[in-house]
Amino acid sequence: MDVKTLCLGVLSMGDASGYEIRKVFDDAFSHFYVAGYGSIYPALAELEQEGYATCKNIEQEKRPAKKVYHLTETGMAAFRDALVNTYPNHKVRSEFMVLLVFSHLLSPAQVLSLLQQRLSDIEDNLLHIDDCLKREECAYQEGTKFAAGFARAALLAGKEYIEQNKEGFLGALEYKDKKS
Amino acid sequence: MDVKTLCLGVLSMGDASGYEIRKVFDDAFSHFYVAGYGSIYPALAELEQEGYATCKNIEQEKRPAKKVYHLTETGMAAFRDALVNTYPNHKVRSEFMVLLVFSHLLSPAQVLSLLQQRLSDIEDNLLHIDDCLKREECAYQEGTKFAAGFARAALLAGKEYIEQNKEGFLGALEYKDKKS
DNA sequence: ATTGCATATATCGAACAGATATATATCTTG
DNA sequence: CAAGATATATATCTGTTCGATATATGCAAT
Repeated sequence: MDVKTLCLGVLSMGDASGYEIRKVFDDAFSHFYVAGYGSIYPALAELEQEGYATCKNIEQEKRPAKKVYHLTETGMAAFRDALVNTYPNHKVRSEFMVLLVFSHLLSPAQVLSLLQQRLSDIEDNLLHIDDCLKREECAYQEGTKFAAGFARAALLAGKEYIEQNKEGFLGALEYKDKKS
Repeated sequence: MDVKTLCLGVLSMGDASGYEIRKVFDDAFSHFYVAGYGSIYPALAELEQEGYATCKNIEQEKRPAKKVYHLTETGMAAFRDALVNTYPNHKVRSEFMVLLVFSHLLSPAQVLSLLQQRLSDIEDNLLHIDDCLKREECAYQEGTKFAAGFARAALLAGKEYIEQNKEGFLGALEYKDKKS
């Protein structure tokens, strides 16, 4: 699924500017999708050209002017269509796991700090998900709640796995170190 | 971490051709990194140019000739250096979760098949991890075992979450459907 | 005062994913 | 046994996208 389609999705939740769409990706969508300005602004321009969205220039006092985009009916139809034809991939890209696989090339102290860093990042992610769920607009969306619960479950399991296996792992690494 | 660095990592486990490196990404690394030929072949050419790897043309009977790459000492040093300076990111890119968030735009039957598809994909991933661990070359690598366990834990938690909350989720969706 | 953060749009370059091209050999299945 | 699928092997091309950067203003904090 490309950024263009995802922008249609965000616009289906209400009119928004590029900056506001970016905030959604950075906030509510941050656990399962990344998109920066470099993808969003060109995507919006294309959506307007193709008639999937209309654009209104809104002047503001004491702030830069906004370009607020609004989803058209054909845009909504295109989004529904894209949803039905999207395979539900779920991919992980993890430098954390790469570092684990090559942990025999690191010092025990470096491996320890790697695990602690991951634990603290997981903690941040969990807090962030809870924050999102507290906002009223999420609480009524069954799909968002289910997705958040799914993400939460995976994060918690990872946290518990690290906590329960940390000592054993570090011990095994040091033992192999001494042997060589 | 870019594909070039990851290729150094694969070569640190033994000499290999581009095709063989691709197999490692597709197999043992598939749970946390994606790389295709379009990234690997150019990366290897650059590594050779920079003196991080040497290349030997190996003719084979009844098979196409191979270009087997071998890590140099400077290449190994560069890889160790890259490991130490890599932040342990762990990112998810999930069309599955996007579809969940917009599940109010799908029919209950489509949502059900979405969940079943994810469950069956998780099952495949779990079997694949177990397969990798059975191979002897993995069994002695503490880091690989730990990473596999970590991935396993997250997958299992996702599976259990879906199984335990599927009915409630589908029920809530249908209830909202009737109301509107 | 000045540093940093939030609002807002926009673009550039390097990297990358996925598909495609090409050629041969082996394995599978009706 | 022939057809088709799968495995070995290298290579390139295109569209997409990530991350950084540029530009401009207002506001809060130090």
